[in-house]
Amino acid sequence: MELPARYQPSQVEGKLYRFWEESGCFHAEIEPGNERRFSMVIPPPNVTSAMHIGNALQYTLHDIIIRYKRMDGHVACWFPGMDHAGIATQNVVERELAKQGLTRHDLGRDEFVKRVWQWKDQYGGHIQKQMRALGTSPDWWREQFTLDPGPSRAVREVFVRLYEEGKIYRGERMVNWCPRCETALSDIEVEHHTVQGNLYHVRYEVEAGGHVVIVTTRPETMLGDTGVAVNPNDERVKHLIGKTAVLPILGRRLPIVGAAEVDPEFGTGLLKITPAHDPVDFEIGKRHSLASVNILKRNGTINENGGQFAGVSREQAREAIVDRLRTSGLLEKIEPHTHAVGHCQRCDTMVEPLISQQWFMKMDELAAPAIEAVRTGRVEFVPKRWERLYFEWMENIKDWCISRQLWWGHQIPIWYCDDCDEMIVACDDPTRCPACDRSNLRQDSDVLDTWFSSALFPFSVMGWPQDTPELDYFYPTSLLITGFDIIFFWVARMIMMGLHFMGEVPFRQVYFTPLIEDERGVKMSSSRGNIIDPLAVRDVYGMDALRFTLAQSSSKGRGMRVAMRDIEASRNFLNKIWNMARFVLLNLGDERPPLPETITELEDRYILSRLAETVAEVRARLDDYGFNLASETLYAFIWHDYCDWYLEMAKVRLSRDPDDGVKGVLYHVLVKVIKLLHPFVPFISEEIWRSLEKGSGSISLARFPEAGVRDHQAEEEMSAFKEVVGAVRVIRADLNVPQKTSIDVLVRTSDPTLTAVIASKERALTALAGVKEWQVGIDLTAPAGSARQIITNADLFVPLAELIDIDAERLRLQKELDQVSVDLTKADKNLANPTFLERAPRAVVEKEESKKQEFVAKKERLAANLAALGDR
RNA sequence: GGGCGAGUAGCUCAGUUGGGAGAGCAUCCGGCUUACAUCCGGAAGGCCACAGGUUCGAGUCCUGUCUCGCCCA
Repeated sequence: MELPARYQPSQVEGKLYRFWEESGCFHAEIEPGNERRFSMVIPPPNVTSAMHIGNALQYTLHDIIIRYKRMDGHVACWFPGMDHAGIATQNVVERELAKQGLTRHDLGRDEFVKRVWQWKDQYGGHIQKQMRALGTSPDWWREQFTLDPGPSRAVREVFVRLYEEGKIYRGERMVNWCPRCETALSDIEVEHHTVQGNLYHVRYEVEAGGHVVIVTTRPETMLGDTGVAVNPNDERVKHLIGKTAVLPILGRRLPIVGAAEVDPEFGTGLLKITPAHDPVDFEIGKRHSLASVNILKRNGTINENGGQFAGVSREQAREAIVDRLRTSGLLEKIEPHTHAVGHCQRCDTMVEPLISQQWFMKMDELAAPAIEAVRTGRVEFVPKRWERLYFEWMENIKDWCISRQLWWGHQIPIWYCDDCDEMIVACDDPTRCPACDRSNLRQDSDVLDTWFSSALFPFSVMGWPQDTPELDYFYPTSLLITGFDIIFFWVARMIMMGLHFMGEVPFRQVYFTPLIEDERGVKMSSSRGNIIDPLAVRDVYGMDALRFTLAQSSSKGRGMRVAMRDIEASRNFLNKIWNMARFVLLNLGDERPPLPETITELEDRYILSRLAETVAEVRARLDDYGFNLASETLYAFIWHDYCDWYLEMAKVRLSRDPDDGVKGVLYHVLVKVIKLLHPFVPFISEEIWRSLEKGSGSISLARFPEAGVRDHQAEEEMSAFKEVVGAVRVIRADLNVPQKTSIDVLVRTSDPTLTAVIASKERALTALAGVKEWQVGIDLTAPAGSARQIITNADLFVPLAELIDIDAERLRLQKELDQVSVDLTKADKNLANPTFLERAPRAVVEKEESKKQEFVAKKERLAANLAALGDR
């Protein structure tokens, strides 16, 4: 077997994924009676979406967890799926049609929906290919699309039941209207951006004589004005109440009423009332029986109520009206004004408040048990602080506008009889009217909000409303992973629906990932042009590099920054892993030696102890979703323990024949490490596994390592060893002694442990530090012209008279002396403090005392060596 | 205006019940020591935002201030 010197992800990723899928290792077979089960449902991505780095993060974290659980012996199932994205998908297909000069109305509903399905089959679900590219391991066999028959059935069932319970109703309300998508939106589908606008000061005549000035940001809504309001406590204007103003241009008579909502501080203290186009005005209008005049068509153009302005867009209407006011001398002034304006989440068009007939879901009764579930910990949020946001929203929840004026989606299961006006709600399409027995039935033309079906996904994906083994075994799921920005869309609604229909929460835990920002801390978005495209990254660095970077950068804060150079660093790490495996494989050949029964060599004991700690740490960090800490633990162990020290020390022994057991340890540790790595970097670990464990199947089904026992003594001895090597290296670097030039080293120490370590590891020391000869003893004196290093419990001398820069040496020692003096002073101060001795725990006092001993000794030795230099 | 989060090395961030300031990247010096130059060895770099307080002891807890980011109105 020949492994290339560099890891080449493009050569292995596709091949390995096919192998995984064909061997079915992501499929979770239900094992009745096996209680070790772990399940997750993907927050279904949008059928139109392409993977951006935020998805990549979430799916990477999903995959790390599911692979870990799978390897750890759970029946682990990750349910994948997609939602049909009503607005987004319809938009895409409408844009396609527009290129041919067609609208959906030209095709008619049935034909249009057929076209959308065609689009979906051909281009939709791109993200699933990308999930495969990312190496994720959902149980594809259980995949569901929200418009598939199963989930669609669930939608109808839920609608009908909620309707029958009186929780779904139809009503004429003020809703958010997107004039571009021509549909209603729920409150949370509206995003508020700060916009630079104007305050228009407009003069309205008063019938009784004189005039008032009214300030507005939306002059075009004048066309729908039916009143004027003032705050009844506003001394300046309250006398106007009961009078009548005259609407400029249209001449409509506007009663002036009192309303507490009016902010006397804003503008002139007068508010024009447009009940059909503002939620506050709507309330005031209702209270004072003002007329409601709708001036907008569904596409945002002015309707016939706008008189001469009918037919123009709302933007044009604003301009034209402002012009007219100006020429009539009714426009007093225009001043710049910034304010927050609602925009459609999907298309970024400014939304209009509009009165229309819509379907709503009554939320408060559904919310109450969902609040309780989180409060009592039946659903646990990680990090916990997100509970606050959840409670805040849930406790002030408003009814949910669930109808959309779209054609793509779950059409509302309501039918109207054209003969007798009967309204029928049913799970199955009715053919006859139950009231008049005729068959002139017309289904409600609206569809349901896509999030309606997403909310059911945790159980609809498992076959609900049928009673399935999946529901029985995997519900409630163990964990949901998602972004906190989606807490209302998914998390809250899933909990409400799960509790209501399943009688049980949909997941035990929710882990909220951070949001990804670029290196400057700005949220990544395609409109800002600061995105990192996961697939472009793959081509350059490989998907494992991206995955590792994402895991490593994922803090428990709300944002995480990702830059290309981080991914490059991960790529380098993967190459390091590749080469460490290559090194071991090269030395093992065809041997796969067992771990020796007795481990005696220091580095063997050390690396096994560090491995034990690493396994324990990685497990603990995966268990509490500390992905960054888990990654860093692996990074440090692999690079700095295994490669930097263990492999280097092993080299000395590998040439020995017969093998003294080092190969067994090398192999043992490598296998464990590769397994630990697998959830994070599945491709490279599988590829190495194939060379390491030929014919043993996928690593994804291998057992995750169990923590072993630590050997603290080995770790201490090893740290002494490292100190000695480090000290020699410092001298070497300071004096510019080339690697090839061997040097002699004298170690003056009375520490028996250190003496023993040096004696037993002399060959390794020699190799790592480039030493010719060691002298170790209590009574050694530094030869004239020695470089000196003071380490814990020892002085090192390297006789290199001709190379020594005495002044530099003195400076270095002096600096160390200064540092240790500071440390000593601190320790002394503590120990001289009676309250410290009295109140600090015993262990801390003892530690302080031993620190003091150490500092005193070190200080003495530094001073002595400094003096020795001065003698010369 | 309300809420949340963050301010630690040039940059990105760790720092787990308060007890000797850490890592990666970048920088500088020296090395192609055959697993890896996507590498190896070494070095330098910090009033832990600021001001108070609690404590024997504060990067860590409390209060206030400032700056930045996000969400809601």
